[in-house]
Amino acid sequence: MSRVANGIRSTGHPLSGNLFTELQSDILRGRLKQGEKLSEQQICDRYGLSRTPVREAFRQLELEGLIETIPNRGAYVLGLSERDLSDLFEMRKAYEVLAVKWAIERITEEEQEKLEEAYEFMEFYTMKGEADKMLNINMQFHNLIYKASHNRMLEHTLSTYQLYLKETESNSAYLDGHLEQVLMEHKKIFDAFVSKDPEAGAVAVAAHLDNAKARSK
Amino acid sequence: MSRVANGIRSTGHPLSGNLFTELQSDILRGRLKQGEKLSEQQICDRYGLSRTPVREAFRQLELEGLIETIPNRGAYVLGLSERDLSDLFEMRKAYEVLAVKWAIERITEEEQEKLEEAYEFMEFYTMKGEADKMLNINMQFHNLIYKASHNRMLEHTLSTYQLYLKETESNSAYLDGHLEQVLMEHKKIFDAFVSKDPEAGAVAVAAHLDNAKARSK
DNA sequence: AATTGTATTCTTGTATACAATTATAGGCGT
DNA sequence: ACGCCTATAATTGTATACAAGAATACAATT
Repeated sequence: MSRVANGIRSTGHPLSGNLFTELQSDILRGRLKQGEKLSEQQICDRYGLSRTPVREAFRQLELEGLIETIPNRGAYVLGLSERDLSDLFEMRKAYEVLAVKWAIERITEEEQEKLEEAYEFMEFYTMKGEADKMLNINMQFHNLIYKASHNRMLEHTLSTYQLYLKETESNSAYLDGHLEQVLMEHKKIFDAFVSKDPEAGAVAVAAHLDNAKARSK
Repeated sequence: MSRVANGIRSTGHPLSGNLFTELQSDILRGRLKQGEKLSEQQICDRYGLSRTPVREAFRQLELEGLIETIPNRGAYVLGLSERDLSDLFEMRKAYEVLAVKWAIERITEEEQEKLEEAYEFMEFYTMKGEADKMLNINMQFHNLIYKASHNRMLEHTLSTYQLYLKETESNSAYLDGHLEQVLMEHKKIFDAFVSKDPEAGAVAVAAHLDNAKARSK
């Protein structure tokens, strides 16, 4: 089955299944600006597709709140303001707390093994001081928790938020010089999985995200 | 502008803009069952539409997590389990708390007037003992808070959750005999708007939703 | 000069046609 | 009878064609 994380389908045409993702990224990165009109034909020409897949992508972007479509008039980019992003961080925190609680209650053995493996990679990269690899494994660690929560909507929403924050933030090296600190925060989270203590996990995740926000400033 | 609450567009054809809503409702109400295959042609025949609008609706349902589509194979109903709904309630609570906090900080005068008006209707219907009208105004009251949070995504998500829980729950008369209690809970929420105390609002909303969950059992 | 009415053009909404992939059924051999 | 292969049918993915509504330009009138 060729299904990828975010429910993105990869089909024959090189861009068809990814058009939604492509436009999403363009909006989040600011390549498409607030208020800009998105003509279907224009997108067709740019990506070499017909209107059918373009319209499907538009409907999805509309549902995600990234564009607004007015009947018989067209689609307009909405984008995210600074406050939207700040809000998104809080929304993410609220859901991460739920996710870790449920994950600790519901995680399977295989999933916990993968989480342990991810944590061990974090230890390794911290030792080696590789901040960029740390960023990647950090994302994986959190995604494993989302999956272990065994709630499709929560998993999907948190993955989307992660993408939004990743695409917009300039967190290229925001954890340089904080690697040990970050590792310690994840250790507390992982420990909560070992001791099967949802409340401890919730506290650890909330603290981790608060610190992450402070670091990104 | 003919745009409705949930971003639903109403166009020429009687069902086109509502097909997504229609299928959403069918899945939530259990008319379309878990695992059932959704053939595009079958939906076209049933609703008298061509495949283009049907596919657009499918893409949206997929994004909402109500169906799963496998490339070149088709769409399958996912539906919501008992645990999913219980989880949804918790997710809603987490977001309602954020919404009320932000709403208290950001509400405009006009919005607060509308909220007050809604609350006064609640007092009126409580006095008259009209439980069904109370259910409606209750929804409106919460929707006004969502809107006053001035965060599109939060507003949209909470509206969707409200729909999900409303469509699935059999809360026809779950607040019969609890009208005074429900009114009191909303008074505490509204008071927090008057005194502009976000934390008090958060506490009041959390308590209200916990009680609502207890009542629905 | 400003405004209103109209015709034209452009864009979206929907339907249909074609291509590609997958499922199915029947025949063949073992 | 069972499994495998091939041919056919069915379904999805994409492109194009047609219909309906909105925006624009322009002329006529005040």
